[in-house]
Amino acid sequence: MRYRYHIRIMLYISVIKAYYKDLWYRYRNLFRRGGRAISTIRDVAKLAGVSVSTVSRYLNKSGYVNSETEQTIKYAIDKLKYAPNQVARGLAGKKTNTIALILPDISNLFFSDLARAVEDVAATYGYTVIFGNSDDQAVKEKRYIETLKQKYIDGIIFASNTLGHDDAEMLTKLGIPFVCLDRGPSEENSSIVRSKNKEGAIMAVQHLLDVGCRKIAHIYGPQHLITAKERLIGYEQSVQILDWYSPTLIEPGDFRIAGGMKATDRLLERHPDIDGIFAGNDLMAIGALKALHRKGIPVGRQVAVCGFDGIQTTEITVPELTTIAQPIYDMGALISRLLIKKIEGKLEEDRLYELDVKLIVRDSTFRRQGTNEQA
Amino acid sequence: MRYRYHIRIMLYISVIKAYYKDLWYRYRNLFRRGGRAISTIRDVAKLAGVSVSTVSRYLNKSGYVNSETEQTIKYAIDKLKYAPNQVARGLAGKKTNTIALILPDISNLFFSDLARAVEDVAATYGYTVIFGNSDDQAVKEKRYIETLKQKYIDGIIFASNTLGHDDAEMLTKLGIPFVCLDRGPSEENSSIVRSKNKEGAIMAVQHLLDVGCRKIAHIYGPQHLITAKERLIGYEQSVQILDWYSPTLIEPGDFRIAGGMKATDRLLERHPDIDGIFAGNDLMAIGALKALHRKGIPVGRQVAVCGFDGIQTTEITVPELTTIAQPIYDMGALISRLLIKKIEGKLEEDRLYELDVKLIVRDSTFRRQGTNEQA
DNA sequence: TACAAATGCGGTACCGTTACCACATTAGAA
DNA sequence: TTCTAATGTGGTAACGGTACCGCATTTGTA
Repeated sequence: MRYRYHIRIMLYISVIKAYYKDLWYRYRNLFRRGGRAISTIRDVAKLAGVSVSTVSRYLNKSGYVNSETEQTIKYAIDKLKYAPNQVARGLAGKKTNTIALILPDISNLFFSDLARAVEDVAATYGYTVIFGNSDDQAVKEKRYIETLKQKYIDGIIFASNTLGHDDAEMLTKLGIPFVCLDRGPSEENSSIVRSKNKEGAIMAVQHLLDVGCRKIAHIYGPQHLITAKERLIGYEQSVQILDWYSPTLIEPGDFRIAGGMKATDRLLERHPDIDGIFAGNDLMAIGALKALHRKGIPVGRQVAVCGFDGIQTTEITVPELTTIAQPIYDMGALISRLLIKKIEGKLEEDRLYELDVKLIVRDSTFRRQGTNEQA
Repeated sequence: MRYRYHIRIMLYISVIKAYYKDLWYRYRNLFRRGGRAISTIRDVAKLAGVSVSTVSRYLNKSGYVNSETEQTIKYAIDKLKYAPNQVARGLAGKKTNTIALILPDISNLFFSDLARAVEDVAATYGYTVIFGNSDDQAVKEKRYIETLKQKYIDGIIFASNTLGHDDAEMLTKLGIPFVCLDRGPSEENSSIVRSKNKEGAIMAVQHLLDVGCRKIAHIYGPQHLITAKERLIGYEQSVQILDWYSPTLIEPGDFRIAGGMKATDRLLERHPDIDGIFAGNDLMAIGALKALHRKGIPVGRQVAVCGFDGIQTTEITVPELTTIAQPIYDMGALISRLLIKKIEGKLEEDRLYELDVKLIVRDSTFRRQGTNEQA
């Protein structure tokens, strides 16, 4: 029979293969990266005189490793300056120790503060952070999700408000954990972190009333953002029982400085006698400050202005801006901690976290019988 | 001979293996991710009736593929919604389409603007961006480099100033491309992007002179930052030939608001008659504005203030801040483009890029015979 | 007509890990 | 003493691609 010959060849080949493989592993480092060796788990195993399995078990603390063997391996790792390749780990275990942060725009003060917190926490847990600017466009967000999926990202933080139901469903199906800031596509399968926007708005109005305001206007943000909506609701609830209230005291803005300025101009036209402005966020409040300043209206003295968010910039305006401060850093820290817990399966249940806001009184609301000391 | 039996068994085993392997590939998707299939290149190959090699060649446009086969593959990819796994690609090809951005602090206005530009460009070229905050600490930076190495990052942008010679050398040896903002560890193996700091400083002083200042102080930043150093040099060169010049007009700051305030206080103590302040960056200039404001000194009118950087915040101070604007976005865009070119081997040579700065005149320097129109 | 080059495609080792299984040894319990 | 369980270790398929090599055709050229 012919196959006997064939089979003999097969045997030879396999022997040769094994030999050649060994030889290759022995000398490969000489030919790589310009002679500079990057050691692998095999190198460690070889040096320590054990198998790769044992080294792997040692590295991951999975399974039994004798304490002497452990020492030998430790020595070998030291000697070779070995560090496990994360890409290979990712491929083998579908875990990359990387999380993504999708936000509208990193150059926005609020989100850069947030990003800082997220990265800080992630780094302490051994995760790296990828970020992406969505510009609040669903398409861009989708694109990021697509890319991230292909990269075996461990989880995603959405600080963007465009996450759709379908995307959320897909992520859940794929088993990619995600958490949301402010708003989630559903109360299921995603923890949400936000601050008490309505309560904050009520606090703001109350404060303005306390410092003696008797006609308080509100500039609200884009209503597709839940934060803007809730702040508006808080304002309405607080003022609609008061006798001076009129719906014309409400004016839309775009959450940016320019929008705040324009809105203020329009408000002053309609109601030259307003003595308080509660802006939906700090940037619009800054816009209000600018608009008032241009008109020569003394802020604080004649018209009090209160913002919302507590971004750093509120400290550098003249006068300094009173604001309802969200615990931005804490929110970022909390949300990333939640995500990591979820990734590691330590999160019992997804839920909504509402963080307290804090009134920070500054000069922009120093007025008559103020709660403040002096300018 | 016994081996004949042995060999026969081997053959059986290999046949069984092959069969089982095939079976496994055929039905694996049923058991994965809750029944939801993630398709691989093998699935595509199977559906298209070709080998994985062919699909791979098609995907990477490497090697020959018949146009009919191409259509079949395209159809299969569509049908299966196949997208190549980047992690596997990374492992096989040591290319991950990911770049890292190491900066001192993302919540710093300058760097968040920069990050935005970097991410924009990276995204258009198909790269994702990882970021890390070094807080200007060499240890942290080292830690990031270590992590990134293990993740097969394609290249690194250092906007941090702590990159050491040894790190640079290591990166070069490892073949990891990197580029630097402002300062590189050497003129070799790294392109550097910065703006014309000295020229900008000279422009600032000239402008202050133009608006009638006769005693201009300078608040400089940390001298380990080359930008701060160059601006100081520019200032000194411009003023040392003038009769009113004295070294006591120079005061250190820390590139932050608080430092600018303190420096201004000290300067005014020593020289109550200064009528111009050139701050080493915008944040310190804002500090100066605040300090002057607290003392009741009218900015612009009595003392003109000029900053450096051109961060967005300069538009919201009162008065708005005159500044030497760096093209922050352009710098970020350029540096990431350079890095990507370098990664793709399209960069002919590493060199230093010095970008032009621009004087932006605003109210903080509107003074006597100003070059400006009106307030 | 013959031979080289271009085209098209498949097989499979390899990237650097992990996870599972098999096996050997030792310790503890019945 | 015997059997089970705990401990310790190695072999190797798989993760999902890429790249090299080799083999067949087809095409072009002398």
